[in-house]
Amino acid sequence: MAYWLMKSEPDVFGIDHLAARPNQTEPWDGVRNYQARNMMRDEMRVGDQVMFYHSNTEEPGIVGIMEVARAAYPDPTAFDPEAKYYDPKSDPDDPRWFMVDVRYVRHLRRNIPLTELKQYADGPLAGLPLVRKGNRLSVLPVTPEQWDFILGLE
DNA sequence: GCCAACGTTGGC
DNA sequence: GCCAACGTTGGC
Repeated sequence: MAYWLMKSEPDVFGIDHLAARPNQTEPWDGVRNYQARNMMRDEMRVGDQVMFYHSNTEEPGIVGIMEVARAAYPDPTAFDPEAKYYDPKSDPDDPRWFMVDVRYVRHLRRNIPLTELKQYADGPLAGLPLVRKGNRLSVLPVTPEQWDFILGLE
């Protein structure tokens, strides 16, 4: 089993939205970055654990845990001209964009803000893309050691 | 709202 | 294949 972190803007879709969904499960659609797609499509497995990160908000940080509920399948919003993430170059016969389904596991007992995580950028969290300046990747791998360390901050 | 960092596009 | 222009992300 592998560990991941995925970002979302809580004003658009936050962890409380996920927890309120039927089966507490939701397709993680709209990823339009090749590196993020490749990880979802090629590496994510059902049961993988994922940290839910709130970006573009008052206090960005990790707020909870979810898990992969369904492995990668084509993202239908890419085919829908009405959808925000429509991509006319994604051919239904050869889809360009993929998504996984995620299921809510739990909130953290407290949110762990990015500012706090950055304190360990040269130590236990060295190599975690999240704490590197200018990182924009919305799906990123977390090592077991990083995972345990972060949850130890909870 | 600003802007640095980064990814993508498209002309050449 | 290069790289300038552009659009987006996301912290602050």
